[in-house]
Amino acid sequence: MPGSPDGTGLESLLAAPAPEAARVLLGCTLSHRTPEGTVTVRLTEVEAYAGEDDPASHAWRGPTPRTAVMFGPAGHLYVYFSYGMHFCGNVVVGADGHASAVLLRAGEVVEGEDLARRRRGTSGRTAALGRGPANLMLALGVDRSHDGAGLLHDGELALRHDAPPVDPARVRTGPRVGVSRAADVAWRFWLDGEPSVSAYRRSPRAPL
DNA sequence: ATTCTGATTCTCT
DNA sequence: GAGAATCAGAATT
Repeated sequence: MPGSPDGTGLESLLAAPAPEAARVLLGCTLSHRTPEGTVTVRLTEVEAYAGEDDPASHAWRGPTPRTAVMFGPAGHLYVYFSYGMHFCGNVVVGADGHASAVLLRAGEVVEGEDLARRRRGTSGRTAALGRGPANLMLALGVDRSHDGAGLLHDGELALRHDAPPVDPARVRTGPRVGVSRAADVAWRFWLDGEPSVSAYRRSPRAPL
């Protein structure tokens, strides 16, 4: 079935190294179905983290209870709790055992705007509903309980590769936001001109 | 417009 | 105990 979660097309694309998988994810949609309704976002901004080889990755020092799902197979969600109050979500990518992941930094809400707006508690611009990793997960209704959830088999959460194809010429790259180590590795990817893309902020702790 | 700060708690050293 | 893949609102760098 074209366009539905499957175990062949998207799964094999996500098994690539993190920077390649990140490009695959741009333009994909992520849906969260709940009794309250369904919110779907089209991903417009992501960041690659390359596990044990990447000083900026949570998995850099090896596996811990928090990062366990990153060491598993691609296509699952890694959720972490940030700054004492936010949840951020990553798609686990790469080979099983290699702890790579792609942080979902921003997306355009394409379904369930009313529900997303209620969760965010804002009457601001639609484009801002999914701007920033914590805002994006809040709009989707994703939290700690979704850590490890599968994304490829049409469950409560479903990642799809069926949006209109992304023109590779629209993809921009730059340093990752807010990281203090490997601050100049250009593994943030976004779609040029998308109003939902977040503003770049260098970590105040990053070396000059 | 840009820069800084407070909120809040989990994780690992 | 320190630091953290953030965000909104306040201060003015």
